[in-house]
Amino acid sequence: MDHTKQQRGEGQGPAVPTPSDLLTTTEAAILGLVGGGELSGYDLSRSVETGIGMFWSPAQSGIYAVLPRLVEKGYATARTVVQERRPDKQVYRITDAGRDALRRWIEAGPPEPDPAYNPFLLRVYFGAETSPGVVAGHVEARRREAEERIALLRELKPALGDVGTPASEQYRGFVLDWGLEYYEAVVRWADATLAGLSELDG
Amino acid sequence: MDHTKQQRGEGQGPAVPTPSDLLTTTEAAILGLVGGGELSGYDLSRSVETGIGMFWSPAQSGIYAVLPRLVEKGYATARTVVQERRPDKQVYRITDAGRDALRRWIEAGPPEPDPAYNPFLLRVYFGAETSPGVVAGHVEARRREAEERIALLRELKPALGDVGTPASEQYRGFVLDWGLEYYEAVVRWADATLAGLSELDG
DNA sequence: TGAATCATGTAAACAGTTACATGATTGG
DNA sequence: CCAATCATGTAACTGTTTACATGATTCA
Repeated sequence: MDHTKQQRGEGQGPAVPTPSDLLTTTEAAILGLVGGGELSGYDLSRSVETGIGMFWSPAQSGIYAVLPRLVEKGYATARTVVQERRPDKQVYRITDAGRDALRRWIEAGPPEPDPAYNPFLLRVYFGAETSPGVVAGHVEARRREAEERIALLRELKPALGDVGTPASEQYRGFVLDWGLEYYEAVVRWADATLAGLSELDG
Repeated sequence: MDHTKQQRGEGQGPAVPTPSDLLTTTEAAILGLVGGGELSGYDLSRSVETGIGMFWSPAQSGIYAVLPRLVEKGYATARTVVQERRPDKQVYRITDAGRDALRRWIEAGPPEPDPAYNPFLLRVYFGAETSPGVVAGHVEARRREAEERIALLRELKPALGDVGTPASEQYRGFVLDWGLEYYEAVVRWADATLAGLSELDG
């Protein structure tokens, strides 16, 4: 198959030869968010949590490392906002060159399939090394998690995708729909797998 | 979700604090494969391609780096096999301590949700920066890929999961079923998204 | 002849992570 | 009083990747 690597919590990430002038995934994510309006590093770490966090969540320190790099490359500009009751902050705005770079990154497309980095599945794959109950525990946890996500996504959905909404909202709707499709698949699979595991157990 | 990295041009992977005595994902993957019988580094890189490659595929150099480390930790033993028509090779066998470490890794479970590292979705999310046609192209590529995977998985399926097969085969069946569920979800989502995109286009 | 397979490894780079540091202000 | 929020950044590390090197043998 193919892949790529990455991970989280477990995973690690691959080192891929970024075509040099192409953005890093983190750079693209941040640039994309900054493209929606002036944001500070702090704002960004919060949007990540509540927005694209589902499929990309750079570390806070990573965000602060990337921002000056974007300025240096001419993809964003920084402006200091003086505050009285809060620490001063830098807010960033995307430039035309930045928008261009972002567009190029989007168009470059995923070279290959799916990263599919998935330590969880690896654990299931080698499940015979432990007891069915242990694997069932993991699967149940996954199922619970999926249900939570589904509930969350259903809450977010009405806010998006209505007719007449801006295109950017439509795209967010597509991603949200993917989340629903994905987590519903998780639930179905978990149920079937739990049934299979209980047979192994008895 | 979560993520991981790779690319090929794109993903990268995270760096997670391995609880020190716990195995790395790559170590676990290799140890698990070696647990199925004596294997050389070369054998491993081939099993990765055809087996667990769907959700974990270490680089060849990574495999050769990990193997001596496993021996050093006492999780595997190495034996030189002298060959006439082929270069001599080292074959590795899992030890009891290795089996133990593998079991602990499996039981430790995924600390957090899903890696969900997914640059592809990030591209869709920021799709408004380019034209609907470009995004549609990416989605179509994803759909095609999913169809190919489904065909492949359906071919592999009959070989596994029959009644009376060893437990390890059952677990492989669970993983295979996940693949089917997942790629079928991709196809459904792609169809819906392509429909949505064509509306944006017109 | 030359490409593919078998077989192993080194070196350098990379994207991203954790842990830590600092400090004012708000709210319970 | 103390925890949480706002706000930014440095340092050290990690797991993994690409690129490269080497060489015999099989197969078209």
